[in-house]
Amino acid sequence: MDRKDIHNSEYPKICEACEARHRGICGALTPDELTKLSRAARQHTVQAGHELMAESEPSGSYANVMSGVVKLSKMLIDGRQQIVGLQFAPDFLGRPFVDENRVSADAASDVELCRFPKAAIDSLIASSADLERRLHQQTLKELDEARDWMVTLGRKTAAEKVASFLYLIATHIDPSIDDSGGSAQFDLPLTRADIAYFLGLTIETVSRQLTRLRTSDIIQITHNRHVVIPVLNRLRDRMG
Amino acid sequence: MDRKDIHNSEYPKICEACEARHRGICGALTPDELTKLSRAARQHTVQAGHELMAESEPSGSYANVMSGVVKLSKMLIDGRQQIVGLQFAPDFLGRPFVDENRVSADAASDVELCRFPKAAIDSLIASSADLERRLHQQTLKELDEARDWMVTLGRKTAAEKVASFLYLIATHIDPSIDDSGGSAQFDLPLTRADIAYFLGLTIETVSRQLTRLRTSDIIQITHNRHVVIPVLNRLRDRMG
DNA sequence: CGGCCGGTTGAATCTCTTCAACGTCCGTGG
DNA sequence: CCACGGACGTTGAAGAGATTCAACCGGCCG
Repeated sequence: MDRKDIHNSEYPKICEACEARHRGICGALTPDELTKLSRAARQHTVQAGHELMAESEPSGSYANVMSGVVKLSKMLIDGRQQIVGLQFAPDFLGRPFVDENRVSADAASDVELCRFPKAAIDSLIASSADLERRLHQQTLKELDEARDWMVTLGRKTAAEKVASFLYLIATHIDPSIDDSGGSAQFDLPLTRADIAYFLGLTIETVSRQLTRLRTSDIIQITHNRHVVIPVLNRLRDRMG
Repeated sequence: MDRKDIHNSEYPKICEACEARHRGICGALTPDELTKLSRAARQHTVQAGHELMAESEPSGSYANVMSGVVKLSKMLIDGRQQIVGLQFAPDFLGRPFVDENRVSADAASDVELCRFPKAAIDSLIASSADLERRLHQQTLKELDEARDWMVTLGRKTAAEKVASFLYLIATHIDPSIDDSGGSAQFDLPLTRADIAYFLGLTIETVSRQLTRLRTSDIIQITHNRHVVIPVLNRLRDRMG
């Protein structure tokens, strides 16, 4: 159990500043394992709007999200679309055990990834119970988030949905959030269309509800994307 | 890896007929482990409508669902309710790693459970990678189901939601389903109110949509609960 | 400059909800 | 035995909330 992780120098250089080494799955690895994995890893950037993985298609790699926001979505045959999850750093991207993805993954904003060959992770999973544990816990977290969102989708009004969305983004993006209320500000990583896909609404309804929140002085919006929430608790009151 | 599972006699008697030994989590255990666990296990029945575990409360036990249907639900502070999952035999019930439940669990129909003390499972998880793997996979399955349902909640019409619900129940309950279309019949394990909570609709809308499916000869309903679906593919066509 | 993309706003429409009445089944108690 | 009440379900009419369709605005890129 002694991982000798006192000396930073034992970690590969590219991992040193990486959040995934602390809160992400790489935290489950020994310096040795991490070193081996880092040799197979490749960091790169994907521009907003580009696809990372396609629904119902095998994917040859996993990845850690290092920065930016990834949207996971599903489509009905007639094209209706629903975003079923958002991933932020240092979330793990990809589906262990099966070849086929059940969702498609797209870069909502510009996204930095650290990609691994599927085989590298799969063999690590087989040998490291810690890693499997970490992945299991991320899956449980995603399940919790999915179920929370089901309540939003099934039971909340459009106004409550938009407020819930802004709160979700604020708590995941704004580094200065301390949970005790206060204020927040950030750039929306999603277009109005993406927000609508996430909330099960239309673009127009999202736009109208944002306008309502703005004219009620709950939020300020500049340049279409930059949002200021002076009093988070006033937003929470509108979340249902 | 040799689990010596050729001779049935090596398994505890109460486990012999249990589905969880094959498709459920107990399939990950050696006969020895299973024997120890079975000593701590207690089978019992919970009547429809009774609560199994409360939201936001610690639960001292886990359980396998042996028969019947369990509904997992969440509530908003003002009482609005959403069912976020249904569990059938031989699903595992309970949340590893944390004390607090994130959902409440209620018996939708009469439910037979096989309960285990939390500590018994937790220590098995620590020592058996197979068990953790099995739990991880059940979690992944639940995540897939949750995301599928998010599409239904966010994007489908009331008519499509009800059709999707009937199809879900048919494929999970009717033992004669062979996936290749054909027909199905079963007793609905949920009341109209439960169906509404599951679909993000009102009771009245559910009732009206069931009537529409009935008058369109897609389904037959007798005694309010017994459903016959002569041609499953005709139902699928209405699922969106 | 022109056209496109992302976003906002308005008016008409439609779907689902709300409120209310009614029907059936079933267990209980007079 | 039958009357009563409650749980569950259906149906109708009116209303609210979200969608649809359309026009318009500003910024950006070729």
